[in-house]
Parts: sequence; C-alpha cells; structure tokens
Amino acid sequence: MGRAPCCAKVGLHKGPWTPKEDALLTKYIQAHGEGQWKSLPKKAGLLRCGKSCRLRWMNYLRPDIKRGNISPEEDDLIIRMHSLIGNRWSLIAGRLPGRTDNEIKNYWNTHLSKRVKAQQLGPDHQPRDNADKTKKKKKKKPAKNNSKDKSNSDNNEEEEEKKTKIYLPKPIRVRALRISRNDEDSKNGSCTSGSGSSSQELVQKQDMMDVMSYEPWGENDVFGFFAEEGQNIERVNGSISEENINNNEMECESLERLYEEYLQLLKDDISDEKQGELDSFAQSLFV
DNA sequence: AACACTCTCAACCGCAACTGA
DNA sequence: CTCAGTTGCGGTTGAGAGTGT
Repeated sequence: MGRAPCCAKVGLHKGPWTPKEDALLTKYIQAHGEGQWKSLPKKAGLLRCGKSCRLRWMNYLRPDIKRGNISPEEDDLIIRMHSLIGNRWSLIAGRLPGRTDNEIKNYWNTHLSKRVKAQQLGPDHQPRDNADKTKKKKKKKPAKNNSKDKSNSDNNEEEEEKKTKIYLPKPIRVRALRISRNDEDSKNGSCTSGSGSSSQELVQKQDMMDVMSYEPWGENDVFGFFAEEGQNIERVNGSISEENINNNEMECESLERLYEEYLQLLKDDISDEKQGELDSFAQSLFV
C-alpha cells in the first residue's frame, strides 16, 4: 500500500497481515516482550521489516487495545486536546487508554476535523459525515485518484485556507528534560526498550512531561498553536508580522485559559492517588 | 445485479529523535 | 563530539467496504 518503498526490501512481505503472521508476532512478543524491532522479524520467523512488526503490534495486536466506537467523552477529549496541542496524536492517544495514535488520527481526519470545521463555519455548514451518508448527494468525479479527488472536493476549503494565509508549523517533539529510556524501563521493571507504552503510569508521566514542556508561552509553540486554531496570525518562514504582536498578547491570555482548562482536564481524568503521584513527579521536574 | 462513487482505516513512507559506541 | 543504528511519530496512500442510482 501507499507510495513506493523507500528502500528495496527484497523478499519481505508487505501489505495486509495474515492471521498466521499475526499469530507469529503475538506469540513471539508474549514470550520475549516488545522491543528489538529490527531483529524481531527474523527471530519470530516473519518476513516483515521491524517497522511493520512494531506498527502491527502497536496498532492492532496489543491486548490492551480498545476497538470500536469512540464514546462522546473520548470524542470531546480528542477535540479539546487537539485544539490545545494540535496533531500530536501519540500524546492525545496517551490520554485515551486503549486507543492508538493511528486510530485517533484516522478518526480525526474522517470525522472530527469536518465536524470542527463545520462548527467554526456555523450552523449553515453541516459536516459531511457518516451520519448524513444516506442523504449524501453524489458528485461527478472524473477519474479515480483518491488524493486528487479529496483535494477537488475540498477546493472551497482550500481556497478559504489560502485566503487566511496560515502557515501550519510542522509538529515538533518537545521535551523539558531528557529521561533515559533505560531509567524509565528500570523504574517500571519493564524488560522492553523503546517507549514502554504498555504502562499506563508511564504514559501519564510522559504525558505530564510533554504537557509541561509544551510551554504555551514559548514563541514557537504559541504561534503554532494559534495558527492551528485558525486565527489570524501570519507566520512566514518563522517571522511574525508586527501588526500581530498586539493580538498575540490577547491570544496569550486565551491560550493560558485553554492551558488551565487542559490541566483541569488532566486532573478530572485521574484519581486522587494518581494525582498526588503526578504532582510530586511534576515538582521534581521543576528543580 | 451492475456500476459509480465515497469513505474508512490498515499500512506505508520519510524524517526526527534517541541511544550507545 | 560524531556517527551509525534503532525507534517513534505524523502525513499519506489506496484496497476494500459501503452506499446510492
């Protein structure tokens, strides 16, 4: 699937996984744990690249994965978090136990982005979603090319975006501190290298770290954030036009409000016991 | 039933970040 | 400090399922 391979992995399987491959991968990971993705396929007897194995495990085979309908609460959380931190799917997924970044990303792209867009445009612009699939009018389409078709169907939206001239920043990974993976692993008693994402506690700590290191008051992220919010900040090649600076002060205030709201969200979402744990963890990072 | 078209989501890719020598 | 190998992330793609005519 997708575009042409970046490197010729001759002899390696691609495309959809077979039940047999799934079984091999699951069996191997249950016996040896996650990690060592590069060498895993060979050891597990799979003709796949390590990357593919990791993806399959993380997005589909992991036992703690929750599949199926996304609840309205999850829905709401995704929207709110996206408004705060943008397309940082793994971070958002960290707040939704059992959900994967890929699933959330897909869900956003197919459902929520349209809904949010429609809400921003007002009640006259209803989203074209599954809900109204049955009422949907068909459009004439010249040829089958998904990506092009999508851009055709979104022509108006694209033009709208051009008018506002918003330059979306590329999502960046930010970190206040570096905590070695090994340290984290040893804390968790995990035998895996890598993210150790199976531990909810670790996810929350990492999440907390990312939130704190997000620094909404920081130059880079604050403008990136508001650009994503669709507000009138013009940013070209990292420079900010002078006329926007006054606006920014106001926007910083609303950003702070949103940031507080997000922190509140975090608090609501976890138990008191966990909260205490996180508080002390947070304190330790502010040294 | 057959066709045309749209939508979903699993899987791919490139690249950035991380790690250890 | 540098560099090579590995891992993780976000963007993109297209096969297949779903729906309307």
